[in-house]
Amino acid sequence: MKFEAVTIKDIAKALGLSTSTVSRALRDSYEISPETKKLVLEYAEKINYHPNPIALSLKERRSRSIGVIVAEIANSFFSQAIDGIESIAYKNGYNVIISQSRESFDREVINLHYLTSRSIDGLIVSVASETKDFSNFKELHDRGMPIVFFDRIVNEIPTHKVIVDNYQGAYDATRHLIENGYKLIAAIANNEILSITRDRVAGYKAALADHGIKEKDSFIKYCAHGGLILTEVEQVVTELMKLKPGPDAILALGDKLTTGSLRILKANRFNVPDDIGLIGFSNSDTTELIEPPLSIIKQPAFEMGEIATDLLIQLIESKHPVTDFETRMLAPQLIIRGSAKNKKGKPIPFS
Amino acid sequence: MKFEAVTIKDIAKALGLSTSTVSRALRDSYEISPETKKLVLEYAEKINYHPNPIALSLKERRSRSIGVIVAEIANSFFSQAIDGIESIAYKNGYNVIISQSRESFDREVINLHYLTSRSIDGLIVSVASETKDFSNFKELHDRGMPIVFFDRIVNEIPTHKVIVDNYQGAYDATRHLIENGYKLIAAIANNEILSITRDRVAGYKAALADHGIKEKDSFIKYCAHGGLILTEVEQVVTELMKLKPGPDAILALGDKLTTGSLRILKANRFNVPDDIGLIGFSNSDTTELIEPPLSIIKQPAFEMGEIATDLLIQLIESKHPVTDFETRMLAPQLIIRGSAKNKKGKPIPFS
DNA sequence: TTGTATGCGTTATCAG
DNA sequence: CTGATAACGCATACAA
Repeated sequence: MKFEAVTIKDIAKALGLSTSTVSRALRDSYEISPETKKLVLEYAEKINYHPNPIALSLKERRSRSIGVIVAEIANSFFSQAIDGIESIAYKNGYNVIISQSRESFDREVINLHYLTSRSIDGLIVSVASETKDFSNFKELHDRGMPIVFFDRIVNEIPTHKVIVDNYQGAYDATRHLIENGYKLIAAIANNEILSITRDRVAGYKAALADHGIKEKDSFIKYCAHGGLILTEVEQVVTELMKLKPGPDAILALGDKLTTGSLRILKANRFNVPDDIGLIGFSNSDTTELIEPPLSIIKQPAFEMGEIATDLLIQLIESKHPVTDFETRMLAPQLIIRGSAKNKKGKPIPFS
Repeated sequence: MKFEAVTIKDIAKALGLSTSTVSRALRDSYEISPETKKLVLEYAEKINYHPNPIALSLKERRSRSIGVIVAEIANSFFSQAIDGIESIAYKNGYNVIISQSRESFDREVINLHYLTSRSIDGLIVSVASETKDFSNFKELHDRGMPIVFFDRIVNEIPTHKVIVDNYQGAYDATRHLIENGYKLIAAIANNEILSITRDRVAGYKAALADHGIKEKDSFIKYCAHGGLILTEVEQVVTELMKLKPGPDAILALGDKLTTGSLRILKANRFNVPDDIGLIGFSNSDTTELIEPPLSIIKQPAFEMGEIATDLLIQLIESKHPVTDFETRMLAPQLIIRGSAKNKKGKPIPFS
C-alpha cells in the first residue's frame, strides 16, 4: 500500500461541495458561511487532511525550501552553520535541502543544477576549496536566484555575504604566539584561491610585520584540499619540520588543518604542544578538551548560519529587487588555553 | 527581477512546435524525427532548459526527496550519519530535507507533519529522547509512508532499523574498566525510555555481573535530555561524587554525556582521568586527540546513514508491499587509549 | 454564499 | 511523426 494523501477533492465529494468552496473554507475565507466552514474544517481534521505542498509550490511558483551547499556536513563548522540555518528556516516555514560538494568543483556544479530549476527559492553557499570558476554561481544569480554566501564567499557576485573577520582572527592568533616567545611561526593554509585563505594569510603576515618578524615563503604551506585528505597535511608538516631552522610554532588556518597537524605531530611522538606552539582554527565541540596549550580560533558558525538564512529569506520575500547588499562580518573567538612559554624557540627535528 | 525558469512552453513557442512534441523530443522519444529532436535539444541546451521538478513531482506523485529527523544536526554522530544519508541519496537522485527535534517531542511531531503530506517519499528518523508516544510515527507508517529508524529506534513499528550493538559496546567498555582494576563503576545514561539506553545499560549490568560485581542503583544515573543541557550532566556527576563510597570510574553512555562528564570533571580540577576512569560513547572527530586514558566507544555513524538510506530507497521504490523487515546491527568501535592502571580504586571527594 | 473555469509545468492518451 | 487535451492538487477570477 503506497502512501495516499487525502485531497480537497475527497472532502468536496464527501460533503457534496465544490473544491473551491472547500479550498476557501480551509483558508478561512470571509465569503464562506460559518456552517459550511465548520463542516469542512471538522471533516478535514477528521480525515487528517493536509494540503499538498507540491501542488502549492507549482501554483505559487515557490517551494518554501532553501538549498544549502557546503563542503562537508560532517565538519563541525558546517554542521553548526546548518544548525543555525535550519533554526531560522524552521521559524519561517522553510525547508532546508542540503548537499555537499566534498570540496569538488564538479560536484558543486552538479548540486547547483540539481537544486535549482525552481525546486528551491534561494541558496546558501560556502564554495568548495577546489572552485576557481564562479561563472555558474554568477549566471544563476544573474537569472534572479537569491544567493547568500557564507564563510567562503565569492567577492565578484553582488549579494549578501556572511563571514568572520578572518584577517583579525589570524592576526590575533599570530600575535599571541609572538607574545609567548615564538618567532619561527609557520602557517598551514587552505587552498590559495579561497577568500578566507587570503584574508587569514594576510592577517598572519601583518602580525609578523607589526612585530618586526620577517615572513618566509618556506614557512607558508597551502593544502589544495583543505586537509580533507590527511596525507596532504602530513606532507606539509613533514616539509616544515625538515627545514633548518624549522618552525617553533604552527598556525593552522583551517579546521581540518588544525586537527590534522595535531594528529600528525602526536603520531610522531613530539611533546606537543610543549615543544611546538600550536594554534589553529577549529569548531569541533571537543577541541577545548584537548590538553593546553593548544589554542583555538573558533568561528561563530551557528550565528553565521542564522544570519545568512535571515538575509536569504529577506531576499526571497522582498517585493522589490534588492540592490543594497551587505557583508556581515562577525568576530571570531580566540580561546587561549594555558601558557606556551616553557620551551620557546627550540625547533624539533622531524624523523 | 525574480528567478524565472525556462519551460517547455517557451521552447515550443520559440520553435513553433507543440509542447507535447518538445516534451517527447527532450525525452528522446522514438516517435520524433531526428531533425526535430536535434532542433529542440540544441535550443533547450542554448537557453539552459531544466525540467521543473515540482511539476514532475505533482505529476509522478513523488518528490524524489527524503526527510530526515534527528535530535541535533550539530552533533557529530548525527552529522556523520547525515553525511552518509546524503551520499547515498545523492547517488540515487534524491534530495535530503533535514529537520531537528532538539530532543523535544512537540518539535518532532511538528516536523513530522511538516515533512509529510506528500512532500517527501520517505523518512529517516532517530527519535527524540523526550518521545514516549510513538503513535504519530505509527499512524504515518500505517498510512503507507516508508520509514527507516536508526540509532534510536521504535521497536513497535515493523520497518527497517539500523543500530549499533549497544549492548556489546557498553559491555566491552565496562569490561575494559574492570580489567584495568576499576570496581566502582558508575554509569550515566540517556533517557530511560530510549531503546539505546536500555541496551547500553543492560550491557553495563551484564559485564558487572559476569565479573562478580554487584550493581548499585545509586551508580546509575539518567539524563532526560541526554546531556543537551550541561547542568543536567553536572547534576548527576555531582550526585555521584557525593556518594560514599563514590565511583572510581564513569561509563558515559552518550556523546553529550561523555564530553559533558569530561568537561565537568576538568572544571572541578580533578586529575582526569588519572584518578577517575572514564570511558564513553563519542563520535566527535577530536575526542581521540584528548589526553588518554579516556577511552572511546565510537559508532559507525556514516555507515549507519548509508545503510538506512539504502533500505529506505528500497522501500520507496519497491513495487510490492514489503513485509520482511530487517534490523541491521553494526559493531561499535572501542578505542582504548593508554592505560588507566596507575591509581586504581581511589575515589576522589567532590567539593 | 457557492460553483465553474483556468492555470501553474509536465507527461500520457488519444487523434490526426 | 506531430498536435490537442486531460490530469496531477490547489487557489482564484469570474459567474451565478
